[in-house]
Amino acid sequence: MAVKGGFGARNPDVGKKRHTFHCQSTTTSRGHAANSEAANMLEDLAKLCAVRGGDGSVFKERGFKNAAGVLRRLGVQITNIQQLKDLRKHEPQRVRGLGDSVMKELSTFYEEGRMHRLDGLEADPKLKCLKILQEVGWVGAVKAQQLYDKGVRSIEDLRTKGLHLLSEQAQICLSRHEDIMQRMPRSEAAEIEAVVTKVAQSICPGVICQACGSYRRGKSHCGDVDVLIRPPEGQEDSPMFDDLIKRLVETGFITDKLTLAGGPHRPGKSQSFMGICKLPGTGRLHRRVDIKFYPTSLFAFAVLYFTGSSHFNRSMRSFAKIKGLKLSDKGLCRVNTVNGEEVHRFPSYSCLREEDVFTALGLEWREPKDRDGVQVQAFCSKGEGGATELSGRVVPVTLEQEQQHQALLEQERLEASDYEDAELQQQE
DNA sequence: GCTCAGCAGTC
DNA sequence: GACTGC
DNA sequence: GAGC
Ligand SMILES: O=c1ccn([C@H]2C[C@H](O)[C@@H](COP(=O)(O)OP(=O)(O)OP(=O)(O)O)O2)c(=O)[nH]1
Ligand SMILES: [Mg+2]
Repeated sequence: MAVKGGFGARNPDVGKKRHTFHCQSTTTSRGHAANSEAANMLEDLAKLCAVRGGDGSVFKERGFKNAAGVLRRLGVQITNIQQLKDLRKHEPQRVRGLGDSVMKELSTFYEEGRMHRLDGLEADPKLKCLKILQEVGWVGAVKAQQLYDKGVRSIEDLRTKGLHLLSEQAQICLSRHEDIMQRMPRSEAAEIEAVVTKVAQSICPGVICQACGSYRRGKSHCGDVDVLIRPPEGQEDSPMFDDLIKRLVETGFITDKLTLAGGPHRPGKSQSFMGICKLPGTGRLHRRVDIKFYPTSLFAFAVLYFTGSSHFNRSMRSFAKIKGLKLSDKGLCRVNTVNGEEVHRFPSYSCLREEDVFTALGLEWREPKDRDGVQVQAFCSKGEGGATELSGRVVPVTLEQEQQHQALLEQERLEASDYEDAELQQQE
């Protein structure tokens, strides 16, 4: 646990102790919880960078988050900074992402148990306010600062004197704040998916509904429910979405609308609803729900996107980009660019299944559960060792490593062809 | 010094 | 075009 | 913030 206790509720799945493998006790040096204290502090640092906002804050946030993940995945308990310096020298791939700035924080952490940068930020009362305000949906770094400038310091202030300063969406999120800030157990996400499915089926029999996001990645708790819908097998499109939302509102399941995207049904186009729902009966909390509809030919790209994680998506899209492709929730297209700017987009590759998108990109299939930033337990089934070493060969664990790996292969391929394979090239 | 995903709604 | 969200 |  972080030295400072009071900084935010953490995702219960992160840094959670898994007892799947007996070989690892919680206190041994090679346990899954290795370096979790330092990692937690780096994550706090990441969060505070995001809260403070300003230029490049999102990249600083990811920089610290990534560093936390690197440390977690290391598989070895670090007890002093020299160990990391040695790794940087001899096995730099293993600590890729720990740059000068993070190393500086880590050295004071291993020497005195504190990160100076973090201490500074946590001591700032203004940042504490900004953080609380930003926990309300549609209140980001800029809006929070504006509110602060007008004397708003708390959720209560927001309710009593700040309502008129908020967008319609932010007002709704504020009105449900206490409910929707809580993550729900996955069983409840399943119940919500079931309600949407039931109503969807009644409108369009055979329609396929699937909860994606953190639910599909197997998380024990979910921040919201991300329901994806496609037409029945053998059918390309359906106009059911407008009716579905209408019915879910009528039945009282959907209590609030935040945004509707895509407008009324147009053949071949996706539609999406973002809002708040509540299961019937007493003792239920309001929950955030996202419902999306995609025609069948886009569905593979849509599930891939909607399953995430967001980090995984960014990573995969970067990978596509390097290959001259553009990946989105609606397709995978070859693009022509002139110094970074897109000048032509070809029609999308056709992918019927999620697997086909991986194949089209030359990537190995990854189970949804293995699409998180942190993958503590991957490839651990033999009961020993870390996640990266298997039968003497380095197995890529993160997409970044996979990227690096493939870049290397690509480079080798090109170099080889330079010298020998001019003929072979022509055949293709 | 440049890049970091790609898209959509609201204001 | 900036902000916010997925 | 990190990598190139
Ligand atoms: O910046 C983002 C945010 C989300 N997504 C995709 C991946 C993500 O998994 C899905 C659903 O978003 P959500 O915010 O619900 O994330 P989650 O992965 O489901 O986590 P949570 O449990 O917090 O809802 O949309 C992105 O591609 N980019
Ligand atoms: Mg979600």
